[in-house]
Amino acid sequence: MVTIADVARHAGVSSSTVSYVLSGKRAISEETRNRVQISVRELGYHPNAGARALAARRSHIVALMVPLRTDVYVPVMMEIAISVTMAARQHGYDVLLITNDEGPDGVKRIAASGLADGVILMDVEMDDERIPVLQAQRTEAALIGLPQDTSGLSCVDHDFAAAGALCADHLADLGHREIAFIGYGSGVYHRHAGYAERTLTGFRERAEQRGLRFLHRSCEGTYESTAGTLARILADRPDTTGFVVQNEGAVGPLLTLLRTSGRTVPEDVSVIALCQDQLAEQFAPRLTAVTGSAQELGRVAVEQIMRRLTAAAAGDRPVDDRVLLTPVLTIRDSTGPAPRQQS
Amino acid sequence: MVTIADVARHAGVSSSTVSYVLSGKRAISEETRNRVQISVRELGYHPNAGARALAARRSHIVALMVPLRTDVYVPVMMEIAISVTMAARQHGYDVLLITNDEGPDGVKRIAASGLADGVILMDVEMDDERIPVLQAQRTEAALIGLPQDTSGLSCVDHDFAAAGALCADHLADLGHREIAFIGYGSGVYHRHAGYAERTLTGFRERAEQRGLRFLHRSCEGTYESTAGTLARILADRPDTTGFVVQNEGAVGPLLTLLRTSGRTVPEDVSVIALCQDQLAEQFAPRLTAVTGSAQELGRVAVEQIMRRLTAAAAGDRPVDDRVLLTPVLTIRDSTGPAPRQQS
DNA sequence: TGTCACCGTCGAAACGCTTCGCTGCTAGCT
DNA sequence: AGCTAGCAGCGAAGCGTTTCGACGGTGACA
Repeated sequence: MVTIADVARHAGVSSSTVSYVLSGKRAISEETRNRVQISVRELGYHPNAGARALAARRSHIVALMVPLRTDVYVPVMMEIAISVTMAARQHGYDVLLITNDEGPDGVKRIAASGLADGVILMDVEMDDERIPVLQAQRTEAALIGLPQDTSGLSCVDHDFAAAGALCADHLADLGHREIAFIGYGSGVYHRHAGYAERTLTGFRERAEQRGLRFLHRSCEGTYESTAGTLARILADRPDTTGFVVQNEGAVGPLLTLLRTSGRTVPEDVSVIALCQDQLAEQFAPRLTAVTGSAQELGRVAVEQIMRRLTAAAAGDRPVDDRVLLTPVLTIRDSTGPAPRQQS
Repeated sequence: MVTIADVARHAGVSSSTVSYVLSGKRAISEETRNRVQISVRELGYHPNAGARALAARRSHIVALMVPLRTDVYVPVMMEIAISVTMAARQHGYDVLLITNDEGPDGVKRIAASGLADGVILMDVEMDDERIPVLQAQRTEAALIGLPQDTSGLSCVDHDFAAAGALCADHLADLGHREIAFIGYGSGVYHRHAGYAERTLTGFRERAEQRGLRFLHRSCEGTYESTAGTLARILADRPDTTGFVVQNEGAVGPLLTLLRTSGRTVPEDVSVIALCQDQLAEQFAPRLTAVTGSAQELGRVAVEQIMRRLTAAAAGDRPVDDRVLLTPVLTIRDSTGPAPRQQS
């Protein structure tokens, strides 16, 4: 193993000088700096992470706590995890993966042991029990998702309300008047998952403004469940011509079922999805969809936590920071003008 | 911050005693041990990770290198990442997430800095350039996937050849004679991804033994691509009655296309998928599928690396270890007896 | 020409933990 | 009785960094 002392000897300087070259925290002459950098490269020196963390009281690690629940579309989680990792690397940080089943104790463990300098929490609930622990430990954190009370916290999320509104607007613009909103399984609403509620609220408010009649139905995302949901919708509101779908699993079945029931998309009914573009592209017809970038979510969370970390180092009080990412509507082949009224 | 010295003072012992209580590496009297444990709990002591790593030359971290490529079904990657994390925790280890874009240098960095005690590599290629780096750094590793040369390495993977064979057997048992194998996009075969080739080989050999005629076609997994692939298959071999699908994205489109073309599953044609059970359950009809447990993959990889770590600590030479997980066939509603010959 | 400030470098003191070797004990043998 | 062995606990020496204070040297300024 090659240590800083080896580099120092090789370059003919003291080890503190090597350290200063590497950190840039003191002025070092051009010449010395070059000599040191060459030695570093030649010896293949990488500072020992443990020693560094101990001396600097900084581990250069952020923890990312991922949910085990799978009602959130899994590829999105992965995309966030990866974008967090890559963004963190850009700041010289690594990412520690921890699972939600460790709960608040996990946060405590990581923070108290100094394993990570900060924590990014995914799938934050309205009243998340990990937040008080975080604050008690004086650990920097960034939340992906919005809790009830965001004071003193950094949060980032999609603007689900805007996404819901966008759906309502698009369908209203096309002349649809009778809309069905196919949402997540009822469990998601029962635990008051913020994203589900905010989407629905955003949709509802805009729908009312635009004079749409609408129906919200939860759906587990399996074929059978979708079939049942669709049947009920068509029984209650046979004139429905627009569908908004927020459950990734229900999209495929819905399209199949509509076709089987003799309805053509988009001539007879329009379907707009709240899902990733990649998924929307996979169906036939390609789906009009409202999306937000999962990558961006991860990147912003990392920026937030880095800002808090540097603020904390400077002794500043970090300000609240609440970012909502604007969703984008991409019009594809699954939405079209409402058919002429026949009833 | 509470240190080991605080605990020692609180319990009225020396800090080395506290350390021995915690590590169990020396005998400590029942009474002292209790006193120390109580102090630990009361003070909420968590050993400082950096100091521990420095002194013990063990970080208690394993790195997990995930691929950025998304031609592998993403939820499976996530499932592996999570099972690795949970299994590692059971051994007192945490997991550091690193992305494949760091490449061999990333492995070098992690190993040389002592950030992680071992590395788990996902999506290992036949001739992976990270492997020599690993060996040069004398870092313990476990591979998920099989490289060309496995000597001196620990690897685990699904037995894709057996999975392919299982598909051939099942269809042969049902009396099908003309089979089409719909695989991954051509890029996957061009880079000689082990899993794709092994599945195909396993399928081919068994198919030949059982006297099946078959066709292999690659497919990108989009709707259009699947449509094109299916059209070509039916043009070349109109009597095809069995489909094996290894591309998650192609499953939905295939079912839709078969229906549109007037073929009923499973009366007219049988479809067997190589995909997760969860996915297989989502379609109508529910798919007969051959699966391996992604969770198990992660768990085994962690066991392997832990074994290597303890062996290395004891100064033993770790033996090669090559585990192939047996796939399971679950018969559902998409396969049935071959229709009577009509031609 | 003396004083001051700054620059570039060095030495040494932490940082919090593990672990080796030592010291009194008590107990079990010869 | 004398010796060894093992138990329980302590003290101190690292582990490899970072960072603070100090120290010559140099140039600017009075």
